[in-house]
Amino acid sequence: MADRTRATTIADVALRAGVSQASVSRVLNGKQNVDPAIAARVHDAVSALGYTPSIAARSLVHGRNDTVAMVVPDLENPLFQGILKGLSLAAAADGYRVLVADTAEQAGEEAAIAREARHRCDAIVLCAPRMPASQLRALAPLLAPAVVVNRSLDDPAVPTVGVDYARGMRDLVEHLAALGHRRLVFLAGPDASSSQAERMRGLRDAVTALPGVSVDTLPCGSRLDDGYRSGEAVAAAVRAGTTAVIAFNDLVALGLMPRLAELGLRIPDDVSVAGFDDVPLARYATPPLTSMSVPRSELGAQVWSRLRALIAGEPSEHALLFRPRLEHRASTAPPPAARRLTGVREALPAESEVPA
Amino acid sequence: MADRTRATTIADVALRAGVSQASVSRVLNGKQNVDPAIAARVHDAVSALGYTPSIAARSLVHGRNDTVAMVVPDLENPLFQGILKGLSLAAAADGYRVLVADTAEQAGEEAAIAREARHRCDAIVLCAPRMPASQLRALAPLLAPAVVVNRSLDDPAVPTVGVDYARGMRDLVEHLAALGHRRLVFLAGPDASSSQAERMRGLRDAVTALPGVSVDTLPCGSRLDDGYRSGEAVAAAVRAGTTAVIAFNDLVALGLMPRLAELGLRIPDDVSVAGFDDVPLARYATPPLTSMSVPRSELGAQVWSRLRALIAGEPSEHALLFRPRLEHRASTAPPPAARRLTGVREALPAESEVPA
DNA sequence: CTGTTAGCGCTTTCAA
DNA sequence: TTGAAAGCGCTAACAG
Repeated sequence: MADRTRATTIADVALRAGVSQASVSRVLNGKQNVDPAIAARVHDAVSALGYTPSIAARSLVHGRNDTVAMVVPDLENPLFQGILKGLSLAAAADGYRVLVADTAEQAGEEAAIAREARHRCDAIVLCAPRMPASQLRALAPLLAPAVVVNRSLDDPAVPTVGVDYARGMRDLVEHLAALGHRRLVFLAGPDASSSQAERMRGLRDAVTALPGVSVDTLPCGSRLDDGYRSGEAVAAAVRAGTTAVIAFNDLVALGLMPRLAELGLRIPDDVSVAGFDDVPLARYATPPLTSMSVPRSELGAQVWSRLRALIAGEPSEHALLFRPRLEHRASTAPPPAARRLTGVREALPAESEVPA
Repeated sequence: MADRTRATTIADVALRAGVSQASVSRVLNGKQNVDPAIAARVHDAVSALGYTPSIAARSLVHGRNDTVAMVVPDLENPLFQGILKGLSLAAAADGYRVLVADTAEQAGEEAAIAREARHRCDAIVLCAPRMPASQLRALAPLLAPAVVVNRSLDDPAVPTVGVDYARGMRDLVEHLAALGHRRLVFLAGPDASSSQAERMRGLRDAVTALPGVSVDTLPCGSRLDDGYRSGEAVAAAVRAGTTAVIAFNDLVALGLMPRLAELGLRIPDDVSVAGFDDVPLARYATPPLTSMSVPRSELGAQVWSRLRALIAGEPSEHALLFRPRLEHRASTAPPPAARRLTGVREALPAESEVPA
């Protein structure tokens, strides 16, 4: 039975060790020079009483609680999961903990949740891809120290860490164009998402830079079933001459592929499919999915690096943008027409044979 | 520029409103009968100053901070992600936040991390599948209020919420046996994992109850690449007469399937494959993966329900065990021999045609 | 090197 | 109904 009495406090330790509370505090915090004899008695008392300092009291005195919050729109998104993982590991190494706040896609609550979370913690990581830019701009300064993920922001106090979706998209289109594709389809993500806008920008850049290449956009979404449900629309596009499809992200691509198979389309023989994010499962898909790799854990680690600096009072660093890296796998290959001319073999990446 | 001065305190509000701190506190907490006029002035002052109460100070007084911790061995595991999601949403609805502590598989640190996390929070959720039972038994009482996930424990103060892996395994074997399979292979998870032990128990139960059915165990692991790497061993087993393989979990199965395909084995024509957990991707695999469904978010919600009761001082409830539900998809079908006799069609589930 | 003494910001008796 | 005052448990000046 755990007794319901008050937990032991520093006073109990001081009493038992026959010293002042200040000395106990010093010993426990390794401050100044403390007489070894006293230190020993304190340590004895501490272990005898099983004492542990109150985090709350310490927080009150220090004005910080060694905890940072991460606000995400959806914990089920592999990207945020990866960032959370990287962040929590990096932060833990510095003695910090991470509080998660899933806003459950309630865009309206986001700002309030973020402020509340920030208020409980020393700093905050904000992932709010759908928050209107104006609202974000107003909110950001209230959140500092803070790091914003996957969005650009010109607040000098709030650095951003993110993925260069535009560049990644452009690289991806170039990859497909190099394979010989000319008519592409893009399965768009949520309209309000900032990374969706970035992707579109990359798409436009690519089309501009690549005469003869066109990209049609089909509204879709960001999840497995969104991809699955887009199967028919994609099939129709393929019948109309499209030879490759770029999914908003890997989840969409992974949902789409089996549907295309059901509809009798072979990948990549009839149509190439590419994703974005390079989730772990991408290389184990059938066929292995070509994707743009995003360093999820590394993103989290960098977020922590920025955050730690801000907490320490250092000035905000420059925005950090990771350029996605193409992971060419078997789901993208030359289009049917080109294949008849050049043959498949040279276009298939060697590693598509051995995903591990 | 945010000024570096102290944040506004209740004293500032009291001063500005021309009342005592006690009154401000009362108004803000809706205590007792407060003169409407005073309340109004307080509210004015609060909004004028943009005051928000200090969480730390409040925590010190109340002895709680409305936060619970969740300790997990690996945040990348879909099961824990799902539980975290369900927990954080349910807890948030009651005004609680969730702190995550990823022990990064460092079994040695687990207990220390858990105690530290508990110390920062009002309660804790412990996911420690590999912690030795003796250690867990010793640790659990020190963590209360706490809920242990996916492990049995006879501590009357620490309830458990989990999955009946033994039963699920047995149901899965029965499913395969009913399809006509007699020689099965099980790709085992981490030896020290408690759920692995439970699965083995279910396997033994099934074999005992089903004369003529045998299950060979192959060491494997719990992740995608573990499954992938088991491909050759599985192929060898198939050549030796095995007709179905049960993976430790879906990740293993999803890693295994493409490897089997590479090795020239067709699923389910040459060998049936089943997973466990029913991750979202299972139904979008090629072929759709038969799996035992585990209510991940519901688990999280139930964990919160238990935890909330404990925090409120209510006695610990009985252990809660969810029975996994079979999701029969196209990856499992009658074995080659049986198929020749009975034909494929009747054995294929209708829903395998339309995953969504 | 050690003890005394103020607080950190808030809640809560206890009087008035 | 309201205010004064005493802590919650700890740290940090400041003396000694």
